[in-house]
Amino acid sequence: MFNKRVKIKELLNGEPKEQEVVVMGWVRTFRNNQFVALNDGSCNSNIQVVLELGRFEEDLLKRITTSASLKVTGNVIPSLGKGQKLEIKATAVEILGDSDAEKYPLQPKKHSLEFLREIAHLRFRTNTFGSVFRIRHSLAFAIHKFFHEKGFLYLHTPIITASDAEGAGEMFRVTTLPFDQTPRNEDGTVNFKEDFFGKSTNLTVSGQLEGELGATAFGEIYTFGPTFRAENSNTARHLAEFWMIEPEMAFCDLEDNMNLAEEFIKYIIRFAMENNREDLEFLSQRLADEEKQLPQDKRSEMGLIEKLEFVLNNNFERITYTEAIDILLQSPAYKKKKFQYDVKWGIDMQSEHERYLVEKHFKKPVIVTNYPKDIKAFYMRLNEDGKTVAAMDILAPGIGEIVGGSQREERLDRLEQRMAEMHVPATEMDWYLDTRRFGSVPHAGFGLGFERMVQFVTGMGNIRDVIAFPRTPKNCEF
RNA sequence: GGAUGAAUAGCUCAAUGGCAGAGCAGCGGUUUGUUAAGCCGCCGGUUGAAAGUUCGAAUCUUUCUUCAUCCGCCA
Repeated sequence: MFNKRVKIKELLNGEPKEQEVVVMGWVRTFRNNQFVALNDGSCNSNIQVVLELGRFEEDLLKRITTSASLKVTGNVIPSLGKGQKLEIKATAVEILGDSDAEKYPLQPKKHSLEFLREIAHLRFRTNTFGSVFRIRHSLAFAIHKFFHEKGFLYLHTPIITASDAEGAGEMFRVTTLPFDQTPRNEDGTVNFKEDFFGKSTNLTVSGQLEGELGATAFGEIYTFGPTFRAENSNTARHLAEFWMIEPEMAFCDLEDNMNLAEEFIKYIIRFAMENNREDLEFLSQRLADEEKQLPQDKRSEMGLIEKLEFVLNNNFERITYTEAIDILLQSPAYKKKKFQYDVKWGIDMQSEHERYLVEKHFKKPVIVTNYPKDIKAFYMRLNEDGKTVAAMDILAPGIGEIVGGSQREERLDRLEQRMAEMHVPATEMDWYLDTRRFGSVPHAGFGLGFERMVQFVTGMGNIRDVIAFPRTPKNCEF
């Protein structure tokens, strides 16, 4: 059997036993022709492999270069040097794969995140990205664990859809029609009857509508899958391809929805805190070092771990949209005309307004509810006042909107009226309306942008650094 | 889509109209219980692309490309 190796994480968490082990990994650094810092991706730390002078061939030592892969056999002993608890005294070293030092782009020093983005296929081998992606994995696992423990059914909603009614954003077209000599109707429009699906199709922008179909049968479902938006968004928090979690619950109102969202976010953060301590500590230190370069007033008040603990130990602030507008109108920032955009009831709050509420006023996550109906989607439940809908957005410090959700309009007549007002084609949405025709129930749900959550937990400033291969306008490498 | 800024060696940066340079990496040597090892030496450039101004352009002008930050759209 080839793989009898011990993972480095396991070794480092144990005690030196003076017994022979096999480890495999990639060379991070090779010092003094004696000390290999070996990493196998199981944790942020490297294990020190000691090669006794004179014991190994010169030719072999020359091949131990940065990122060469090694199979090392040796004894785990208490480290003779400072800086690590234990080390492996090698008895045999095999080069599994050479790494040409002249061509290998990563050096044992700090690289810019922009440079690493250009070599995204190799950036996993850095400490920072190692930590980010181990945490990303933990969060994904915790999401499934949370919902499974609560009895939610994981529903796989389609990636390719034919509905263009949801209006969550611009869509990527899916087609097999040729670009030249496209089949046309008599009026000159494209004849989609000739297309693969016999109709116009797109990549999904949300699994919510299909999710509602599941919730009105299984009670509680969630989706967790890729989502696509063809928006020309050039920011540090938008991707053209991102992962979204969308729970949908029957027999739930807006308050239940908020409670679930808050419990959910705290649960997955706690899971990462308990299972990725070393990675979080590394990222926390990284962030602190970064911030040392910033002027005093631009630095965060809390360190990364401190921030996460604060979120875990405090309730999210819950305010209505109307209260939020009042706070903004009363704010020193408004009175001193610091806002670029005007504030009045009915506006769609700008980033500067949300940031003020979250980062200056409350200094913690804020749930804003009951938005004016005109700035929200057709499926949100109309409140008794006739002006607002049962929507809720969760705003997180440094990230902005991390969750968008609502209680859904379960009353068929109201829903049809809203669809008509907002020019949503009811004929194409018949399947959706069936949930309201046959045993309609109060229900609610939300969407959480997974990458934004990973950003929040890892403290990474750019969303392109928390997804393996980011897709953004004019960028689709790897 | 809009605004602003940037692009110089593999990486991080310097050179403000007058001979393109440093640190790191790499390579060769040396040292050997190191922690992003030390010491000596060597290698390294179509200054993002194209055009223009000028005796002379990395530097000034124009266009383009890419990247970053902020805004808009949103998760």
